[in-house]
Formats: sequence, C-alpha cells, structure tokens
Amino acid sequence: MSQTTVEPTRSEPAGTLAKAYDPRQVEAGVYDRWDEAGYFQPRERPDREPFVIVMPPPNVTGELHIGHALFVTVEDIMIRWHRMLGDPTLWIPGADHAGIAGQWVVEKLLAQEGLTRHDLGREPFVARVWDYMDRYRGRIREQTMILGASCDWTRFAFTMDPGPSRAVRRVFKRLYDKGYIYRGERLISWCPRCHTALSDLEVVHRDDQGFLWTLAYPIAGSDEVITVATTRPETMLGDTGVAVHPDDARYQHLIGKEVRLPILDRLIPIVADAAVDQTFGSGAVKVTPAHDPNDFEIARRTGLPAINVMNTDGTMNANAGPIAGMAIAEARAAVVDRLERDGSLVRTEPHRHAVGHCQRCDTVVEPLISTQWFVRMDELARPAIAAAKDGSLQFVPEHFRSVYLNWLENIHDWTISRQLWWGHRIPVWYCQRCGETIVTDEETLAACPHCGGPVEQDPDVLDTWFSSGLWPFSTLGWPDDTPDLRRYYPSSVMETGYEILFFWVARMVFFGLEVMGELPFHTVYLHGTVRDLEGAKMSKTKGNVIDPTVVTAEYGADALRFALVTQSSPGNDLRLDIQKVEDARNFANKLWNATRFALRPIAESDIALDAEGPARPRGDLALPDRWILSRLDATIDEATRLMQQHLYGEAGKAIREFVWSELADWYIEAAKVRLRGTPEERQAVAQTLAYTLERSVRLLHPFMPFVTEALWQELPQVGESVMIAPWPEPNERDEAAETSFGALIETVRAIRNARTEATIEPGRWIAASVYPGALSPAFEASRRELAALARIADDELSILDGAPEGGKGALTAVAGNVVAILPLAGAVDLDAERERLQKELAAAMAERDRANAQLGNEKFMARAPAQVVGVQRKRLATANEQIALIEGRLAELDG
RNA sequence: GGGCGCAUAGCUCAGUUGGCCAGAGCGCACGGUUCACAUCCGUGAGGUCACAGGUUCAAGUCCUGUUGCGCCCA
Repeated sequence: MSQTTVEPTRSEPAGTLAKAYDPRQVEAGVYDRWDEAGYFQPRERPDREPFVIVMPPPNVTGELHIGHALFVTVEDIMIRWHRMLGDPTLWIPGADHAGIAGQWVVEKLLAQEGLTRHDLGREPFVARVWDYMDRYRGRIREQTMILGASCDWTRFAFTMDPGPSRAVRRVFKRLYDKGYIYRGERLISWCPRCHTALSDLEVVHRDDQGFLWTLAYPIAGSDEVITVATTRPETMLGDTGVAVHPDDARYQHLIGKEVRLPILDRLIPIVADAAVDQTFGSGAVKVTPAHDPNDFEIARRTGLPAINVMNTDGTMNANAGPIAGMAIAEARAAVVDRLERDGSLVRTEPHRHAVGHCQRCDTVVEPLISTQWFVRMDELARPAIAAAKDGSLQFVPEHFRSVYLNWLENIHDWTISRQLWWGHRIPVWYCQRCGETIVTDEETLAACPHCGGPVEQDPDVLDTWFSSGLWPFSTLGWPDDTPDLRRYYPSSVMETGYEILFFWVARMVFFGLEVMGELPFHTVYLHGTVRDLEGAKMSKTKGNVIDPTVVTAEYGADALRFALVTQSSPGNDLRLDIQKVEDARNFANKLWNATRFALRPIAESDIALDAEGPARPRGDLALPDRWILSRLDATIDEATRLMQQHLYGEAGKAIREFVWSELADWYIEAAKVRLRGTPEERQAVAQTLAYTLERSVRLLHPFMPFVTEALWQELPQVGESVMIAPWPEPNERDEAAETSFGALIETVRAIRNARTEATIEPGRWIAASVYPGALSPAFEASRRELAALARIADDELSILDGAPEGGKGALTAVAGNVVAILPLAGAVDLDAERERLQKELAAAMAERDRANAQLGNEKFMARAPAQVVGVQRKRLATANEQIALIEGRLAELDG
C-alpha cells in the first residue's frame, strides 16, 4: 500500500460532536440520505457473485413487534457486511396478505358497525380489506426504516400484487397439470369460527381438561354389551361401526356382529382393525369416520361409510336426529343426558387430552369431511429431502436439518383451499353447461373453452403460505424471464424464525426445486423467539410486549439492534432485558466520546490518507501504536471469521471488547502521554487514532449503522458513506508488541491492585522500581506510559535489571515475570503485605505443581503434541521464577 | 407416543476442531471531582460447568445412562 498523502484532510475543529451521544439527533435524516443516494440498490460487479436475501414479509395486519426487529437486525447485518465486502447486494422487502388474519381484522372492524362480510358481499368486502392493507403497509415500511434496514424499496413486493398473483396461478396450473394438485373429499381440520378448512400446521394442539365418557353399546340379538370410550360423545351420532383388534381374544366372537347404536337405534357392524390399541380402555373403539382422522383411516380400510353429523358453522345437522340444530357444547350435554337416562352411560371421568385449536382464533377445531383442494406431497418432498441430506442446503444451526427432515419424511398432503374471501382465488373454473373443470393461469375466464358455456370460478382462496412459498422467485419477476430473476435467483441466505421452518422454509425449498429446478437459497439461518425476562412469549394479552418503536425512540435503533444481536445466538430464544439496550446505548456513547477525544489531536495534525482512508502508520512506531494496530488486526480477523460462521452476536461482542477494553481503556489512556509530548509524537498518535477509529467504525457499521455513519463523517476518511466503504482487511500481527505491551498492561494492573489492597490513595503519585527482565528495552521505551497508567511519579520510576530488592517498607507487585517494588516508607502494613504475598506464593506453587504433574506424566509426555508440552514447560518456568521472587521478598520482609 | 434441544457465577448468556488457572455484561462490595465519557474510571468477591458412568495423556466440550426443563410433530 503506498502511503501517498493525498489532500490532507482537515477535520472540523473539535467540539463538533456534542458532549453526550444522543441517538435521536444522530439517527434523524440519515436513512433518507442513504436512500436518496441509492445505496440500497445492488451495485453491480460482474466479477462477484451477488449476495441476496429475500425478507420474510411481515403480515400487513399489524405493527412491527420486537421479533421483527430481531430479523431486521440480523439480516441487515448480513446485508451491510456483504455490501462492504463488495458483493452486489440485494435485500428484497415485502409484505404478506395474511389470509385468515387479514380477513379477520377487517371482520372485527365490521362487527363494530354491526355488520358481517355477508352484509357487504364479496367484492365490497375485499375492497374494504384492500383499504385496510393500504393503510398499514406504510406503517410497516416506516418502522422497518426506523430500524435502519438497508433493503431495496424499489423492489418492494406484496403477495397480492399482480406479479406474485400471476406466479400463484401459474404454479397452481403447473402442479394441477402434473397431477400434484387434486380436489377431493377428505377429513380436514375445520375452524367453525373462521369458517374455513385449515392445514395441519395451522392447528395448534394443546392439552385441555375434559372428560372421558364410557358408553355401552348393546350387541344386536344378544344381552351382551360392548363398551367404548369417547371424549366427544356428540359424535356418536355419526358412528358407523365399532372396531376391535383382530387378535383380541375378548372380542373374537363379536367380529362381524352388529351393535344397536343408542339414541338413533341404528345397526352398525363390529369390525376388526389392527390399528386398535387393545390396552387402551376396553380395547374397543367407536368409529366415527366423518369426525376423527383415525376413524377415517379405519373406515377406509374396513369399508365403513361416513356420516357427517355437523354443519360447517359448528351446529349439528339433520343426521344428528333429535339434537339437530344444537351447537356442539349444547349437543354434547344433550347426548350425555340422553345416554344417562337410557342407561347407556357407564361412567364419566375427568381426562386431559390434546385438543386442536385454530392457530388464528383459538376456537376448537373440528375434524370434518369436506371437499377441498390438496397438494400431493410425496413427489415434491423427495428432492427437498435429498437437498438437505446431500448438504446442498445448509442449516444454521445445524441441528435444524434433522427437524426439517423429520417433518418432510412424515409429511401429509397439504390442504390448500380456504373458505375465505381474502386471498388468491383458486384459478379453477367450472362450466355451468358441460360440467368441465378448467384450470387456468389467466386472471379471468370468459367462457368454457370446450362448449362455450358460462363458467363460474371456485369460490375458495388459497392458503397464504402457497404464495409465500413462491416468494424467492415471484419477487424477482417470475414467471417472466427478467434480468433480476436471472441475476438474483437463487438467493443466498434465508433468515427467518424457526417456528416457520415447516410453514415457509420447507415449502420454499420444494417449490423452488420444482418450479425453478434449483434451491431457492443455499443456507437457512434460523433465529429464536424474543421472550420477556421471565422467558414468556410476548403477547398483547399478557401485556409483556416491548414495542420496538418505543425502544428506538428512547435508546436509538443502534442500541436496540446491538442489544438484540449480541444477546442472541442462532436458533436460540433470547430473553430481552431493556437493561441490555441501555448497555448498548452506553457503548455507542463510549465510541462517540472516544471519537470526540480523538478529533482534537486529529484536527491539529495532517492526517495522511490513501485510497481507502487514513493511511496505516508505518516506520519506527511507538510500542502503544504497534500494540493497538496489532490488536485491531486481531479483531478484524476474528470478527470476519465469526461473521463467516454466522456468529454475528459474537462478532459484535468482539468489536465492542476491542473498542472499549483495548482502544479506550488502554490505548487512549496511554496515548495521552504523547499528546502532551512533542509535535512529532502528537502527529503519530493522531495518525494512529485516525486509522484505528476509522477502521473500528467500519467494523461496527453493520451492527450500529447510524452512529457509525455520523462518526465516520467526522473522521478523516475517503468516500461518501461508511455504508459503502470496504470491510477492513487484517494486516500481519505484531506478536512482539502484543507481548511487550501486554506485559506492561499486566504490570500496571498488578501495581494498581497492590495499591488498592494496601489502601494507597488513588490519586497519590508514588515511587516504583520495576524489574521487567528481558522486556527492559520495551518498558524503558514506554516508561512514561507505565508511569502515567500506574500513577508513578515520572522521576521516581526506575527500570532495573537483576534481583528485586526493596527492604521492609515496600509493596511488591508481580505480573508474570515482571516485578514492581513500591517503596512506601512507613505506609506499609507488614502483616497485610506478608499475607498478600503468601497468597500469591501459594497460587504460584499450585501452578508449579500442576505443571510438574503434567510434565511428570510419561503418557502425557509421550502422546501430547509438542506444542502443548512446550506450554507446560513455559508455565513451570514462570511459576518457578515467581516463587523465587516472592520468597525473596518475603525473606526481606522478615529480615 | 415420535423427533429436536437445553441445564456453565445471584441474573442473562458466550465457550470453535478436546489442550494453560472456565469467560463477558449486568448485579454485588470497596474506592474514585485523572482536562473524551458518571451513558464514566479503578480494584475485588463470586462457579463441584445438573447427576452417574465411560473414552482419552487430557473432557464444560466426545459417548452411554439418569433427573429436571423447553419446543416441534402425532
């Protein structure tokens, strides 16, 4: 790198920065400037692979919650990092129409006016939903911007837009033509409140307290009865048989006979089916094929008919005989009452069992026979399984691979039709004249292509996740062959919550493979759930939600982002403590003030710049400068490595550690000495500060975009924005400087510790003799720093060779192989000092014994790698040296 | 019932392919009007890495089992 001094940058005079960091002031207006500069759009470079993330589209039905803040943060970190790496980087934002949830919020609003959607009719109702969506879409976008999301708004997509809608129709038709989509009468999960079919995934199972009723069914033409148990007695009206295990000795003689169904007095057969559990209850089960998935399977195998006794609104239908018209709860009570009077009720006992609830509205879901549209999953799942197995699809963290496989390998067909008005209308038309079924990817169909007769479209809409599953390519223009599609498909990383691994991720994978013939992304990164301090999920009903806009208003988006990412790790839930946000804000203040401090010497110096920014200090550097440069390189290296492994939180912590504990606590403190020195020294410090801070700010930018932009603009730099500055590259480490200055730091610590324990006033300047052994030249060169940091009077610091001595009236501070003797005539409590040294001696001896034990172990010596043995040898040597030193000092105290 | 996890300081969490005396932040104790920062600085206390076995020269880390907790699927 050539160190040509381009136009020396002159910063504004010190004092430009406010005394305290104020996130509101820092963050205002920055986002718009980035946006106007076009930084959010990919900067093309044909020599590099693009880095692309398709944002999980938030539901348009509400506000952003803290979970959105987490994914925005993680994805924005990936995006900003790759942009700085020079990759053509694209992050596509979007919004989801949220079928059931979307319809429901508008229905609730209508209910306040005393209306139902049926009062409005389909078209006006859908128009109302659109109005609502248009209002909320802006709010979501605004909140995403507050968080600093550097996504490309020019490519914003909504699932109901014409493009994605066309993609939905095209895929539906394709799968229908291939026989993967079919319509059929199956037992599905039905929400009586939402009045629609649900997919398996939309049913939430929860253990509820209920009852187990045992019923006696009389055998026809005999005095015998057979007992069966049920948790839903009202369904007995739909019983079409009783099943027993074929090997069950108790019931052999009854197989093939009939029982007389109580209440309805219907004769139903006793059948044998191997799926019946002989050990549960009586070993006989009533079979209600229209209202229970297991019974449906038994009926299929044994040929029993299905009798539906329920209406879609959750009331009993005409097949329920005397209780027709009753709601389920009412019907249940009536049936139990009637059975009891008839003497058919054997017993009632409390029973906890899993009950399915609607994911959206929590109503108890009823299994119901119904004609619906399904996606056959076997053929689609196969390549999606293969991609996970052969490693072409990566998971972060890795263990989600088995979760994903376990689901896909046991997958059922997917119910995709929903009896809703809001969503993608199923692109199927039925001819009213010839009865033909026509599937088309056109939005409308005027007449039957076969007979020209009038057609009517299927009234249902598709599961929202059907359109979400197409998102990685429908957002890029598919089915058209667009430049975006060619350049940016497949995307790079799918970052989303693990709770939608099946709902969304798996479906994108099989749709991508089927439609595009290529995985939609190579890596799935899954984040956890943000919980409150007690570990509870945040929910409006619990009242424990943290609103990200409230937090950002107080602490800043930078602080919220930094807290979220450093508190989380891939795949794990996090408990968010507002205290952590405050800590992150304090860190921003630290960086702010370190920069504020540096800007004065920088303004008074000519900072050399090269093409990338402040030039790296070269030549004959002072030890603290060499040290901080090497530590910076170590940090760049580590942060880069962690980012590559998707450990963004760890990377953030490593950078914070560097800035706070090394740059601010030690380098800046040590640099103050030379800032009071010669002009040449001030110049050298300013250059090192400028270089180190500018690089630090760049490292931190993906995590805290706003404050880093503000500070970068104040620092000497080259370019328009830190957003598009290059990600720093590490140089060679300076091991000698790290060792020497590291020893100096440890010596200062040991001196401070000895001072504190001996209760020397913190402000007092004392004398010291330091014995650094082989490090003498380094300590001599940095004697002013050593003195200032340990608060030793400059003219009373001696750096000596040989054996330490100080007599009785002195404290001893030991740090590695360095010893400092602090003579404090009359101020030393001999007993306390002796005790302190005894403790240190004991520690050193323990250390020696441990090392000796290792080195005396033949097997260790024979099998441990040479480098590990070397470490033990060095440990032993240091311990021995320390023991000798401390023993010498103890002798002096006693003598 | 099947699957996947988790258990490390008072709290929230890190801990790479096994390798020095297990770390951080917060909290706690003590001390500080050092000219960037009290949104701060210094010093310290605090852990049988859930339990029991095993593999290894070496285990928080790998294997087996146990206990407790969580999530997903049926």
